Amino acid sequence: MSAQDAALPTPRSLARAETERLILKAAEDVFAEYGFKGATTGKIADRAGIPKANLHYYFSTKESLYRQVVENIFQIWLDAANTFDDCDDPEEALTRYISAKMDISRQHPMGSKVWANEILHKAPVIQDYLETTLGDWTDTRIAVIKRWIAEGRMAPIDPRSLLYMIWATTQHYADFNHQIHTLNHGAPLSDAQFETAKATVVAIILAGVGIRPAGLGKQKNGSGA
Amino acid sequence: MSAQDAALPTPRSLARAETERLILKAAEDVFAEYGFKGATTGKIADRAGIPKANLHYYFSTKESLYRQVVENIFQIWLDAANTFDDCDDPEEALTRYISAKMDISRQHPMGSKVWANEILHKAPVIQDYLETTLGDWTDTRIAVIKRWIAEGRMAPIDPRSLLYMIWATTQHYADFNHQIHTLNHGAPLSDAQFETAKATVVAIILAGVGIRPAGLGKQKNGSGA
DNA sequence: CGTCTTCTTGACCGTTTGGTCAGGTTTCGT
DNA sequence: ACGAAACCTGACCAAACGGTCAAGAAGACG
Repeated sequence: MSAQDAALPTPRSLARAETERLILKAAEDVFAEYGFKGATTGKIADRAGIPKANLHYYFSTKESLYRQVVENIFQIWLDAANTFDDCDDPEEALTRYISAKMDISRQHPMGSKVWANEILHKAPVIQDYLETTLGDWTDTRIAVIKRWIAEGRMAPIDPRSLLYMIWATTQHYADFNHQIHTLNHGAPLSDAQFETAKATVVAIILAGVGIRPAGLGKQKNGSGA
Repeated sequence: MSAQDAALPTPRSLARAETERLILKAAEDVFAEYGFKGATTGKIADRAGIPKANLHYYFSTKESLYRQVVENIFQIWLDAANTFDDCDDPEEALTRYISAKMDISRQHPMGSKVWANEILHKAPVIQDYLETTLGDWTDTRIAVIKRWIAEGRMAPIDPRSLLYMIWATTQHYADFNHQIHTLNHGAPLSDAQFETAKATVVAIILAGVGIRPAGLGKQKNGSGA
């Protein structure tokens, strides 16, 4: 029970980390659903199952809690961004990157919504990330795409517009999932429907930039459900 | 009920219409920037240049004002949607539709942001529009695309995923324009840059669904950035 | 000019919200 | 066991908000 505790976190700090994780999860959900202003510390505390005053013991202000949530999302996004660099083949790099971003939209829709909200409202909290980290990442990836084009491995499209298209499409499945659910007769996309969407996005992009011929993907064609 | 009474607006009713238009424009901007909760009737009144109490004389509640703004946007969106049906050639129909939606994003970014905010927060105000008008429009357009595919005029991609891709990409230029500006070194896209983006989106989509060969569009020739 | 309607506005009110605080309870090293 | 430190919480507060109201100002009409 206590043999290996010596070098490990104490039960106290473990409990603290667990409570913080609980609050952050609740905060992510509430901020995503109501926006920064619409979210109240009371609602977040309720969803976390603790009194409001206790929430303020762990996060002194609503804004610091929000910042923490946004930074977590950005980290997840950055991890996925690295899948772009895992290989130098445009077909595999784009396929992996699109797939990774689609998976994030499926598994972290709330985080994506918080991010969208932040940008929509002129990024009052994470403007510096946009200018530094995101700007640098974009510039280097554009250089890679330009090289692929120069090497004749892709059609000569505008790289920046391509990146925006990938971001927009993949995040759409998180940010607008309420609209997608509604148009799907009120039900969330099934796994099969989502895989169809993912394959279609990959197929259109790859064919669109001349890497693969059009319409040859794994077209099962069935919308299922 | 003499018909001429309604056809001849008095100076009084003209002034009224003008004031309402002023308030609606201010409301669109403020709702777009701060969201429904973040927007305050005081801010809207300030931007319209009138006292808050006067705003409430024209729009009794914040919610009725918001509803009016959202319905105006939806109407603009519907008008553009009809460009899809102007002809039966997939190349021209898709080109026109994408161009129309891109132009809306450029000319009505605030309206698009209000719409995005509404969907993001589960469409508390316009859920019925989603289920009826938008649902019907989507279904009929999917049928058209399926016919084009059956006739061999398009690659067999999933039509719904294609529509979502078009919506996502075109609206991205409005909803995320702050991010786009930031990545453009703080400046809005120039007309030339925007035309490049529009042409790239059209080229990738058309090549992606097998209508045009990849990379043959008007990329980077006439309109240098 | 008189009166009726429409419009304008500063002052005000009840409610909600982010955040505080004092006092209590649990945990932990010694 | 015991005191200190960490944790928990009901009650509270000042600020901000949506909306109201009464008292007027400005046209419209005869």
